[in-house]
Amino acid sequence: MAKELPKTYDPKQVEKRIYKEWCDKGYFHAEVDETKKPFTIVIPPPNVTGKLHMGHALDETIQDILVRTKRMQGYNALWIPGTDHAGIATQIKVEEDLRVNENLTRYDLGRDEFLKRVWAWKENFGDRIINQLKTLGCSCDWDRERFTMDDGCSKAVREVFVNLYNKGLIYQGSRIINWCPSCATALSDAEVEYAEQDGFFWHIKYPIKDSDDFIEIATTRPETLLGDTAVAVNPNDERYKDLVGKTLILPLVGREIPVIADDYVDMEFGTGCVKITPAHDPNDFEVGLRHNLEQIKVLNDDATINSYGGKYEGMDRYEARTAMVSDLEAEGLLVKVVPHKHNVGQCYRCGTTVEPITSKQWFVRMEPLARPALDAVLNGKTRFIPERFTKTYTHWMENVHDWCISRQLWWGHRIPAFYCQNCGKTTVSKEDITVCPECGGKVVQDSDVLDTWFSSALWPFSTLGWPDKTRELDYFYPTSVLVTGYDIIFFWVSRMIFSGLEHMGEVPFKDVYIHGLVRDSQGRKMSKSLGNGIDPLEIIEKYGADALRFTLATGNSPGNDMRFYMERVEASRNFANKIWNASRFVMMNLSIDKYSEPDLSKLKLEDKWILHEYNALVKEVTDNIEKYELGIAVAKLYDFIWDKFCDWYIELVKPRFSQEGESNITAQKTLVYVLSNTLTLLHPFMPFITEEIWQALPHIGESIMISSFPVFDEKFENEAARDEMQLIMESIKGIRNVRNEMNVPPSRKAKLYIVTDKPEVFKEGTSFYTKLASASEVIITNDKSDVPENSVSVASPGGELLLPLDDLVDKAKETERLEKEKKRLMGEIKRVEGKLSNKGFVEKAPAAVVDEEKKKGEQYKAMLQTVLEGLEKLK
RNA sequence: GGGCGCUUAGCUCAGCUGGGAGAGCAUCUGCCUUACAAGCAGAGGGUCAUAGGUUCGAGCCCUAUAGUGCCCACCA
Repeated sequence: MAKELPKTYDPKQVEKRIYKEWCDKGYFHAEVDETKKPFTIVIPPPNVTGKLHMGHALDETIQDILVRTKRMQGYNALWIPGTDHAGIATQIKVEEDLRVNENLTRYDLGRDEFLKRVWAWKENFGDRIINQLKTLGCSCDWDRERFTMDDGCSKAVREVFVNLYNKGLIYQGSRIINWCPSCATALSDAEVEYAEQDGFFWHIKYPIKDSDDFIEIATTRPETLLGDTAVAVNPNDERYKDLVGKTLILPLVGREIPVIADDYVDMEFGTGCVKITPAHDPNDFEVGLRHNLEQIKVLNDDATINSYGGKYEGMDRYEARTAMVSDLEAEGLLVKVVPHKHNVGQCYRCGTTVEPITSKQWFVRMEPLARPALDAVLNGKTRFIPERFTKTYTHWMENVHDWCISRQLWWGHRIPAFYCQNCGKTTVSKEDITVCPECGGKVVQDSDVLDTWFSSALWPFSTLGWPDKTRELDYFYPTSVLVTGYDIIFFWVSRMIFSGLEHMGEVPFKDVYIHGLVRDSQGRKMSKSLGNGIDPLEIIEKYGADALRFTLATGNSPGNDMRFYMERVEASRNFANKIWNASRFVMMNLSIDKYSEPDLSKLKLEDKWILHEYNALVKEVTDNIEKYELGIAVAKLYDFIWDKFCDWYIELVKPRFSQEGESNITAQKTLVYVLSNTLTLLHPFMPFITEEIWQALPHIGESIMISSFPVFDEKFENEAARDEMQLIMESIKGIRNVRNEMNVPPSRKAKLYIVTDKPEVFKEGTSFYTKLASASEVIITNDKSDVPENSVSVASPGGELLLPLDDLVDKAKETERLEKEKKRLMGEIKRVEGKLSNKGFVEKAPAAVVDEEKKKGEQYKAMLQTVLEGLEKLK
């Protein structure tokens, strides 16, 4: 039955084959099944034209761990995959491609032709990211793969738009929005990132009409001067009290503008006088509304100066700035230029500085939607992990502004609003219409599309068939957990929550697992521009998907960023190899071919011990996964497999394979039992290698991924065996330590005398000493006079271990060693006694803790006695 | 200006509800011990940022301070 297996594990031979097997057998597919409890995750849909990066790899790994665990625990686990059309991002890519390859713009092609190109592009690249997810081992239900612009999702988008419109929660209005001149579209507040930049404060004189006097303002954007319609001061500002109501002459333009008083102005800041440009600043916009000021828009969509700009018309905004500043200077109106750091808003897609511009756009009225979304989290219907992100979320929800949802793009869900050419009526409709329902006139559809996140917000229910009342929706919604990074809480998580509540009447998910960023080894964000990104596919190619997944799961805790190190990947790969070789050993010694639990009555000490430890592991790992402590769970698996199972149990059990019989069989059964169940526990983390080995071992069923997740089994609990084994292991370590310090190679065997008044403890373990402590013979006695003179003594909690190594004993060194040990033990004894003589401790600490201390105290004393005798002998 | 993290061994990080400080890598020593040198057996290395406090007991709880990072915010 012995199998020939290579010495090193080669993931390439395994992963593709196994993944195909899982797919072919349909293990990833879930159907509605009322007899089982559902466990549902919807994937945060990656951009359809994107490429798998480390952030995805982490996100997907966590989800797969959770889904696989739940599936094995008997849940009806569904993981819905899909991709996002990613409006701006995709359109930019295709336009760039068009420019580079054909020297064309989208306008050259026209809307319809351009969209054909984008769809073609989508067809080309849509599979790429999906295949990359498969490489990672994701157990998604590919039969249910969705796309945010497929028919179902598009239907959901329309339904939502019309519903919200009819409820008055979507409206069209002329308001200040963020405009990206490069993308040539409006953006929502969330899509603007602020970066501190070195800029200037230009102090400019605004002459007062019919006077030689002037008012001095300070601005960071002098070019917006062209659109000024007032200068504001604080009503309480004594300096300018008399000026309120006066008229100023706008420099370079000559237009007359009033001086107004408004609380918004901070007297302490700048000169205390603020130029007001209602069309190009959100605050000024508000001021303008309060004072009925005209809005003068001076910028074109590409951020050049428009016809209002007179001689500056056609100049780029920065060009105009330079020109205007120099003109102001020439006219003696520039007072000074002061360096000034300030926050500048940038487009989150292209980095271009955005301009606040008044514009007619569509908005979602947030206030009525935010309240239930806030409550749902505050009363625990949806829970953030880690909990601290609750605050991030609630703060945002409490201060949310209306959401600008229209985009001047072509790629996306077209806004279902139709304008009558005849009567001017706006009709919002789920179905396309060609004539006005009011007057029968011809209608044209709004040319804008919706914010990408508008459709993403519906993802948890649109993917389950909404607005149709499907069985899936009924059964799988709300989903169990959403796994995503903290960077899209505002973009996505919050919007899904209020959308779910509004349209489904229920939160979209119960838990939100928030993870951090994967950074490079220097702690920098991985980015294209830095070129410091590590390609997960290269890692998989070189080390295997299991190693990558293990690396990402290890040492990662919810909400915290992690650094990615190649050394850690290697460590993970080594771990896979360790498992491989341990399994190889098991298989090489296998004569049984059926999987069965070991017979409890036939277990030897080491079997009882490993089963106890394994059992404890099951409980802890299950517990940790339940609490989303994946990093802790995986570390425990690592320690158990490497340290307990490989370094100890396998070594302890080896001698039993040199003889036939019951003991050999029991060892085999225990090895197979513990190994295959531990692999099952590990499977969610390292799905491929665990499957490969599991199938090669005696097993029941056809795949590890659909076998039952191990459960805690009381009958394996055996603290006595654990304590006894621990004692023996301690003593072995003691011997090894001494031999090592004396530079005695393992090949040099020596007799071992164990002086103890508890011979029964050591009796069962004598063979261990032969194998693991280089003992040629083990003599257990309670009479120290049996032991030859000049033996090295090792104090151990269970007794004294003596090695007759007289020819090797360096008396000075040995004395030094024992003195050190004496010092250590005396320190320990002092500490324990101090604790035990502390009344507070004895009275208030739990009894178990006190007993533990007492026990230790006694052990230390006995050990100290041994050490003292040893020192005496050396004299 | 608010909010939230982080500060633990040379490096990177774990440390779950408070009960004698851990891992990986690196360093040093010794091993080709018949699963694994991608390995085995050992060793060294930490006043758990600082100062107070609560407690019989604090890396863990509370308060303050310092350093550092992130997020939010309309100071022109």
